[in-house]
Amino acid sequence: MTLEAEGFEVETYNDGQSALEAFNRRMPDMAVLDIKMPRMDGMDLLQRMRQKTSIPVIFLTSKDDEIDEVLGLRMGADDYVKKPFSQRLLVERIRALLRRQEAINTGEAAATEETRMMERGALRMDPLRHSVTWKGLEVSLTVTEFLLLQALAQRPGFVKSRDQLMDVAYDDQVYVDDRTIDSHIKRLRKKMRSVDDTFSAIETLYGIGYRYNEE
Amino acid sequence: MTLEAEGFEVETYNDGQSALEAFNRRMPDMAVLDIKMPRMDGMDLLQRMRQKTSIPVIFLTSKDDEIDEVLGLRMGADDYVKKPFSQRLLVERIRALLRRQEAINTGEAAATEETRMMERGALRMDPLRHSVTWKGLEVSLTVTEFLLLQALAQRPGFVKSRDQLMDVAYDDQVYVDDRTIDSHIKRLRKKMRSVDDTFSAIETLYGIGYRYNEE
DNA sequence: AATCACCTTGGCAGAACTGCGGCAAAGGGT
DNA sequence: ACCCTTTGCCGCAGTTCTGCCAAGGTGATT
Repeated sequence: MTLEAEGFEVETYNDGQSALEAFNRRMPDMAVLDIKMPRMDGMDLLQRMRQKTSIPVIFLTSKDDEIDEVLGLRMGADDYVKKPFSQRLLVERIRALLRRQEAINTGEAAATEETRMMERGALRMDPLRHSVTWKGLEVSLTVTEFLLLQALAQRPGFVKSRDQLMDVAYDDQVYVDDRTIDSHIKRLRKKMRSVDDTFSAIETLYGIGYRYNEE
Repeated sequence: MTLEAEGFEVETYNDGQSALEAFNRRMPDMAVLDIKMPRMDGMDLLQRMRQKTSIPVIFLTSKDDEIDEVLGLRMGADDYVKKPFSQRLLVERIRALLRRQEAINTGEAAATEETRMMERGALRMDPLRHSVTWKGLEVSLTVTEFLLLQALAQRPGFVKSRDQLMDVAYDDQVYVDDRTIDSHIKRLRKKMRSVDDTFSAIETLYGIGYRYNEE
């Protein structure tokens, strides 16, 4: 299959049953289903899969089951491709869906209000993974650094005073010197510069506090 | 028996004959059979039971009758547990089987292997068989280790705090020091290293918890 | 330009955290 | 009663993180 030549990792199954097993086992990033399959057709399979995740699904339909297209989409398929189809077409549609999914994942989706993923310009923060990337490069932060950056990036362009930042990083009973925030900002900037020596997104407001600037 | 403490309703019989009678009378949700029993051994009993229903059956085997394991599975047993076994292991296997049965019942069609294998990179876990392999090599884990690894591997790349891991491995009432998790992770890593001394899939995040990384 | 206020940065000691060996106590099978 | 496995925890040593200091810079103000 040329899908592999395109850099995708692919697994193929000839019936719905084994496809479902494989799905549960591997949790793929997306699925391409034929409507007609032995041992469980595409519709049933889609329904089962939707109970677990919401990955992108493309249906393959032949002329005979055109009627099913609407039904399929309504059931949660993301796209369908009519047989016969060209390799290129399928690859394109797959790419498009994965791009869209990526956008959703990085943008809003994920968990709750506070723990969700954040994207601000070249910065990405994912609390659930405790991972931070700047221009695509992983930066390894400590808990305190992570919290401070999160607080700042939360509202790009808005100043946060040291007191406000302390509230984010410490429990109420804990008190530390103002200048300690400066220390953390220092280390934060240093780590960011270690992956991008032009980093300047954290600005100092003389006498006020710090500010994260997007762009 | 502590199975009752786990919320199961249990009846015990010391020979195959009375077990069969009880079986016909009560129609249980599942059965745990010893291979060796007076008045009718596990094999015969299984055969009789299978004529009526297809409830999950677990065999208990001792070293002497290892040969029977294959035979037993072929005859329709769903799982077997080697003696000596720990209370917790048995409970875990029973739960897994009941879960699967439940899935089959509600998901109507034969969703047989639904809750079966989990593959994450070089790791494979089979909750039903309580078996784990790393790069194809069998690793023998205790119940606690198994649960922790399962929880971590469930979502590769996501951090799990010690608290979250404790939730997975312990009942709500049980409380243990969170450094105990460290001990289990230690043993887990050690066992994994014993089959692959480069093992490093379980990462520590300072001040946060642990994370399973694929590849 | 002089002065004062406020920041940045390197350095450092103590605090916090983790890995590991080891041990004693359950827990439960025989 | 005896034994083996599993488990929770302790303590030490090594590592990482953090709060603060002090020296030197930068910005504001007069």
